[in-house]
Amino acid sequence: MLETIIEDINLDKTYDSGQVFSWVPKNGAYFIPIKNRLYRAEQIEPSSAKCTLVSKTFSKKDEKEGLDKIKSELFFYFDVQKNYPNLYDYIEKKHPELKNGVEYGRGIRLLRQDSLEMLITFILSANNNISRIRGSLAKIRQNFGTSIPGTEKGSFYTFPDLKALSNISVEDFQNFGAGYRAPYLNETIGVLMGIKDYNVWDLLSTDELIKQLSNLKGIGPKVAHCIALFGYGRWDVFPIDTWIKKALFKYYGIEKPNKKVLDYLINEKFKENSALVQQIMFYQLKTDTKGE
DNA sequence: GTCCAGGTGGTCA
DNA sequence: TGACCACATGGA
Repeated sequence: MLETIIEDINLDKTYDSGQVFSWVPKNGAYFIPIKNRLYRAEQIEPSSAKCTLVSKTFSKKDEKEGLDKIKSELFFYFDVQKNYPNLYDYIEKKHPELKNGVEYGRGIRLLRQDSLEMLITFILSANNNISRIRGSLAKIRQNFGTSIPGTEKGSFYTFPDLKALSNISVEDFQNFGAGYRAPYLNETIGVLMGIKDYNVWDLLSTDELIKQLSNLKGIGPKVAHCIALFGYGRWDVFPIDTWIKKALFKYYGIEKPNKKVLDYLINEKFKENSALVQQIMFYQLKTDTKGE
């Protein structure tokens, strides 16, 4: 039995922040599948949450060591090593034009999720809506993942590994509601199967990683940056979507955020906090244009 | 019925 | 490069 506290987090805001589609809200808490384990997270204070392991643990013998390992996996997922309050403070001070965005954003952590799951997730996300993305991903788990040990049968599944994903046909993906992205997913998975060093992409520089990701079908610049961020923990990225495009114009007078501008934003303006600033900028525009 | 969804691929200049 | 348009679907 593992129970631990995650500080500086607002679960509702994190759930709604467009980075995670696997959490299942139930009875005022969230059920969170991470690899082959299931956790239950509940907000117990305005900025802290209690996380409990609900799936099967280990044999008693190595339970002590096992629990430490599980705990570190959980901390990794929630990115607890970073001091988010300090980061939000710093960004607010450095970029006062984003004050409202920072205010809203406090409590959101940028999760470190499985890279392959993020790759599939963000291909699906293009020009799509959240509820359908969630539905498609849930069906992928149910049909091609494995039941998480120690949970009620048929309730929670792992995200399939690459080999399992390679068994999903274009037609399957269509049945899961992937729409016109179905062939992209199928083709990309096939290509990944043939890339020998795919499992060490986390050793690549961010530029090189994004280049590799961009070669895959269904992955353009925005999606590549999202995968690099949420799947590989890179913060020297800046996903530019329709909202961020509007925000860049509104707050910085940038009309056409081409590659050159993107490099400037990451390397000179927002630097190592680019990813978090992007998230904040999204909320800045949302709160700013509310009711327009 | 119409419009939109935190874009991308294909085509053409 | 950059500008266009088509693209499956579920939900509002």
